[in-house]
Amino acid sequence: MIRPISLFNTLTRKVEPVVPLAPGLIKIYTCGPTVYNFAHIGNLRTFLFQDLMKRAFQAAGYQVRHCMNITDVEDKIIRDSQADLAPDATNEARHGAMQALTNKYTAFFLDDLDAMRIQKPDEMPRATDHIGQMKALIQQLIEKGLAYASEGSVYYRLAGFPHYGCLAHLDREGMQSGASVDVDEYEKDQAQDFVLWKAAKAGEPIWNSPWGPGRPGWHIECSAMGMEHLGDRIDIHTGGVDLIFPHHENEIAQSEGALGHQWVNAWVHGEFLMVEGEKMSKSLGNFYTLRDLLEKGYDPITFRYAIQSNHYRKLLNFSFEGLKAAENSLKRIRAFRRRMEGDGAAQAGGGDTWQEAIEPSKRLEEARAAFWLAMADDLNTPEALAAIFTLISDLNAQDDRIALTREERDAVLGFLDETDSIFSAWPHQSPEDGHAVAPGQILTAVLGGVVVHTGDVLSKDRIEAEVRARSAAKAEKNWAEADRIRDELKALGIVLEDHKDGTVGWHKA
RNA sequence: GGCGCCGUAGCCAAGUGGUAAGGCCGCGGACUGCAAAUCCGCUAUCAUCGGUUCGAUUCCGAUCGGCGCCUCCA
Repeated sequence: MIRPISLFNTLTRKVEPVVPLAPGLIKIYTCGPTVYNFAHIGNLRTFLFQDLMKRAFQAAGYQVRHCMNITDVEDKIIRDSQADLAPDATNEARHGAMQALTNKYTAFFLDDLDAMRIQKPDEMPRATDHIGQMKALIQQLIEKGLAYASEGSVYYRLAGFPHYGCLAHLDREGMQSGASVDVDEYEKDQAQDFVLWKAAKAGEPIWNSPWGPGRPGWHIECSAMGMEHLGDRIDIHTGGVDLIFPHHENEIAQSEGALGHQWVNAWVHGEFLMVEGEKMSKSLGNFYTLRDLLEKGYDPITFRYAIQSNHYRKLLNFSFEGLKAAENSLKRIRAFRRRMEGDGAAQAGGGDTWQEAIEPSKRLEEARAAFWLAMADDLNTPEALAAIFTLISDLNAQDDRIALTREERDAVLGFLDETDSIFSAWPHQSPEDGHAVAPGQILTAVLGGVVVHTGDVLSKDRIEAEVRARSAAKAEKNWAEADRIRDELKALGIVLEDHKDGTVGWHKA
């Protein structure tokens, strides 16, 4: 079964059904990171949105082919990687220095993706591995009269592409008045013509080309890699809203100029993250990285949830209160999951006010329908999550009165798995893989060897021995000792729950 | 100058032309040795002012306030 999904297409400015070019297969291209520094949480928001979208298609029954490029040659990369080199350094040395920098930050970026459980794209092409394709594409554009060489650089001839502006909905007049176009670049035919190939400058790594030594312009990279890996027509191209103009506009000009037909069906853009009401940017220096959040004791999955519980097209003001709220919301979902994994006898609450009985299986199907209705409507995650929370409230109440059957519990768990395949924040956790480790250990693992906190490793046996000791103390009404043990475990990240039937449950905080 | 977005309870946040989902926090109660979890109950008139309408938070206009793009940027 394949569920239809609609998305807001920047091209048409409407929410419209995504009709795959090939039945059941969605091809997605994503503008990836420029690897010259750690990604900040604003960057991460965009990658989380893309992961959510991709997982939603997968959960809806589609196959997804996802390509995300790594931009590893670009102005800032060159600036940061070449600073320590002698003026007469060889081209090999310059390339080597650039690669050392980009390899380092690519590795950190991949760590971030792992920590947030962002699925690795099927392909992650590097720009420097596609210089040949870029040159070929530029050559094609020159042959079609859409580009021209000038003083060792090559520029796109905007006058030759009347559709320019269709994505950003900018017209020529609008762009001209008030826009700060660099009019000093006299070697261009038109001030707005953008560069495809940049002539070599002193102190920069270079490649040879038919137009002289130089390096590719930023925009051509994505066109070349996207066409190379996903072909002449792709379903969805994503990025942050800031890329709409000029980057994506230029991609359209390049790719469609060369192809002679539409390249991308739907352009889907994620909104920005703000911090304290201000736009976050590297130049303003007000940015947090995932590591900053870890140091403050937050799990990357909490961040994931905080981002994904907001709609991707709404400006989101990041705050630590918000993260805290996300953490607490997740606790509720995870507690419900544990409850459904149990048999129902242990955790019934004390409420005895009888309400109208509900049919769990019927409620479950209502929740599933509501969840998918919301997701299919431009990934309305707040509403989709509301469907889950409503189900949780209803079934908790029901389970307090008449325990759900094993079959009903399993059906609910199936729904939790289904939704978790998208949100990836409330998976089944067995004591062996998640619980028996103090928080510090988890952080250490997440950081890929960079120690932020240290913590004791608690084995499952050790925890259960402590729990038995506490139960013994309780039996003797030695409350002080019982509480001491409970507090001690809590300090190590293990939370105990006394059940009604006398058993004791425990889980990671 | 051009294009566009947003303003819903203490905080976050859906939504609809017919009197407001959900989450967090808080309060009262139940359950509990105490907690934790859970349950029951409580907490908004949707920026302001006009207009259209039998009826608007939802449509239109204006105003105020916040923001984005037009330049490298997720």
